[in-house]
Amino acid sequence: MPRFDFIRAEPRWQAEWDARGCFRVADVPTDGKPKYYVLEMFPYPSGKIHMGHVRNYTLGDVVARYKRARGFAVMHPMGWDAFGLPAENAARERNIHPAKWTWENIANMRGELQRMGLSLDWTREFATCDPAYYGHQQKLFLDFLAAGLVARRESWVNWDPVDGTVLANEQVIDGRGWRSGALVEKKLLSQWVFKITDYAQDLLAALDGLERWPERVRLMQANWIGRSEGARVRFALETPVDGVAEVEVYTTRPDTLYGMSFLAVAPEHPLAEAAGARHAAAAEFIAECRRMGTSEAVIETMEKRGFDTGLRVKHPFIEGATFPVWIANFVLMEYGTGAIFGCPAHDQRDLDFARKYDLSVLPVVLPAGEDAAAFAVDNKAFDGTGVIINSGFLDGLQAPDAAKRTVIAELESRGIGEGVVNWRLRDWGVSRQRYWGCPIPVIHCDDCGVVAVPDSELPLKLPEDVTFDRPGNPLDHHPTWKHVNCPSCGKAAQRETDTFDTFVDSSWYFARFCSPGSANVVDRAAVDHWMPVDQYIGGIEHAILHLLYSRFVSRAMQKTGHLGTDEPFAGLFTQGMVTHESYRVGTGGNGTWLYPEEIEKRADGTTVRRDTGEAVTVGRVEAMSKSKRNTVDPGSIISRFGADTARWFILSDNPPERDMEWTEAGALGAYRFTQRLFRLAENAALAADGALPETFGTAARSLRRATHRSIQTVTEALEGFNFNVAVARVYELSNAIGEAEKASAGADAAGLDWARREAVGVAAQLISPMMPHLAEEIYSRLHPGSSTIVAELAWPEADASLAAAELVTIAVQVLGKLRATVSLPPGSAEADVIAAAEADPNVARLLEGKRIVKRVYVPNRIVNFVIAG
RNA sequence: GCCCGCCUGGCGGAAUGGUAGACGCAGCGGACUUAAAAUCCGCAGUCGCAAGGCGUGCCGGUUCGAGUCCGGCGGCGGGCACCA
Repeated sequence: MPRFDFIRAEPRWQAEWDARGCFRVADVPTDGKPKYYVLEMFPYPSGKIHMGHVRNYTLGDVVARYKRARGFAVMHPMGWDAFGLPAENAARERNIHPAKWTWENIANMRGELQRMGLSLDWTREFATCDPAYYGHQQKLFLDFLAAGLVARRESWVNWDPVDGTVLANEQVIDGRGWRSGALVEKKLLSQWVFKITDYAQDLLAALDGLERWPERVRLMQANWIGRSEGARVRFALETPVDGVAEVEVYTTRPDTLYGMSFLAVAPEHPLAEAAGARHAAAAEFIAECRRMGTSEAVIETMEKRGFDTGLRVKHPFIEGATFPVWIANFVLMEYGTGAIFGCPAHDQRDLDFARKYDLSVLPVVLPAGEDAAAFAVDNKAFDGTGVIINSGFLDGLQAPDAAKRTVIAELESRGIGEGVVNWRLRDWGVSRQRYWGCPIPVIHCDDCGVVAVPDSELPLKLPEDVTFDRPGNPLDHHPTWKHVNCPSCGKAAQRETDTFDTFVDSSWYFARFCSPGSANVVDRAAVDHWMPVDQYIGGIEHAILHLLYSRFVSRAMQKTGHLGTDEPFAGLFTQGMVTHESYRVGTGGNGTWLYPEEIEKRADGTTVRRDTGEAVTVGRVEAMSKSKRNTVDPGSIISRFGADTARWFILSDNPPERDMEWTEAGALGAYRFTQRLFRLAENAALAADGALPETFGTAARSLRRATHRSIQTVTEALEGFNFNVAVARVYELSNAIGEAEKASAGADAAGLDWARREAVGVAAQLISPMMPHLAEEIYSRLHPGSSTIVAELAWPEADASLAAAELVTIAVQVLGKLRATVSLPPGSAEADVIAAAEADPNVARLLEGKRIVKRVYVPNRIVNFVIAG
């Protein structure tokens, strides 16, 4: 029996596509075709591709191949997000240079990706660690600097004094550095920031226009940007301290000012520091707060605590009333002004705080239906709408809106506050104290300050001769690299030794892909042609930072003349994770995780360790991870089953936006289908290749209907990103081909043969975005000697008249319950359908002696008799 | 704590407000085979001999008709920088 020999066929077709240049496009095409830019998030070259990559790049490849068949000039590039910490970790742990480690990984992963048969334009490939890329990034930064989009600012960071490095929140575990175990201290560092907050309003407003983005991603970004309307209010200190006479707070609820019971400042607030300087106890409390991690988990469980400074502030409206000033661990220095006023009755956190420290609680918003005299707040703050009470000139106003407007007007007229719009978004700090990143191209001169590295010296390359044998940044330790003369005055000066956050690298790579060989940052004609990306595909984990930074950088590039568009990604699709069962032997501390290939599933339903026969506990399905060893290596799957099988299974299992579970059985099932379809095609190819018959018999007509319907349904499914449904429709077509194979043709042999060849040819085209090698293999056998390949064919068109059903089944309901079905030609007259429905014995029985109140009729769908009596 | 998403057979899932469970996986029965694999045929939500009930997390509503729309509740998952 002939088999689909993927081992030979897949490389052969890959070579054929490559030889024909099927997937290459020009930087500035002149073919007049509409453009379509498909991009998947480029990979970090960790060493091997994983199933998440296979899923990501398969999804993108389906889109790219489908759009190409629909007549678009498709740009589908690939590159490497090649700077980052793992390379430095490898250098420290295994004494291998980050560049060598990275380039070797790239070579390996490129080979693995190429085995997948992706329709990529490899001539556009680049790696961000290549000076040919990052030199342009340096130029971009200098342009941003000149355009006022960059600032130098002090900000608090987690500092590991042993590793001499800044730590992310997730690298701080119980207040200690993850690697060194040293107690982390908060440190104020001077850093470069991109002024993303200048674009906060625009980044928020433009979300509405991103119609082909998932709603939840837009929502997450909107929440992240966090626009709020409130007021700044200045409270006079009863007694000025260190010359400071007032404290400014930001609040979204100025309408509840009369419900104030305290004022609280962040531990980093100047007033807190002043208190710390005065009282040892305050200093101790502040120090304690600084040791507190800022990660979510810590904050979740953190007790709300405070320290009473003994200072008091005057209420802005109530003559003679004063309130205590506390330092509180839940007030953030980065948000608003770093100080709040507490209104316990209408804010849960403030209420918890007030109850803990026995502070006053006065309700000032009365919920509808409550009595003002009796209303009290117990342990549940009321944050809904209502009417203002206990509030002087605000009494009787609707809260929050009307009261907010009135109180802001009053604050402004008294000159002690004003209405403001506040943002949650903070500027983007881009400085990193690392070696393996893009050097920030500035020089610090004692006389001239910050001086840009001259364009003529770009790219400013990383020195190669670095050592990782001591803590800190190797760039900083390098004996000569940082010592230069100031380009402006010529005196001895020092290079910046910080490198860029790798998010900078990935915030403009999509633009560079349009003209990867350009001597400029980008070729303006190329980006004008190709940008924006029409379909971007990647993981939901990048929903906020990467996508928001890219949106900002696109705007910055627009401002500096590099781009004509502000939004980089017109369409976004976020895929789910790839998961797998986990396997474990032993329990507790003695337990060991096993790789899937180390276990065996027995027919009796038990799972055992392959080599020892030990019982294995099958764990819950979770994201593939090295620590759980529940990983499946794409390379070995492709070797065993072929790329098409891997692609097909990953598409068939479930909707692409959901998490999918990789199972051996599923992969096997997909493999069997490749063989079944190949066999059906081979049999059809052997049938007589005659002229189009004049007439077709029943079986042939039925197959042609399935063929043309499947063109409609697969196309629809692909357009809607419902790839699992597209797969199901192909299964239906293959089942119909199987039926036709078994049908006794008799006099209709010629028609049936013709219909089978047609069906198989269509099937090859319909699977081609998903299983491109098998598609070519089938097509070439159907058309021996032809030089046409599927990758160059136009997408098939359905003949609607052939696709139409000869009979439709119409449901007959009585009082909304299904009681029968009737089959009639589509488009039958209402009277005929109702007559047929009433003639059904079961329906007739139910209608007998009853009065028909109403007949609901939906053409080709349903009849519903509503009866009474 | 806040925000978001999801919940349909043994499993993954399908279903413009119109026959719930397409298609696949796993399963069961059969054919072929010395045997196995592969392949092919058939069965299959659930209760019931059947007629007929009951079924899309739970409760209620709108509708001739609800998996789908609305209100409430529950569970699971994800995000987060306590956002005042």
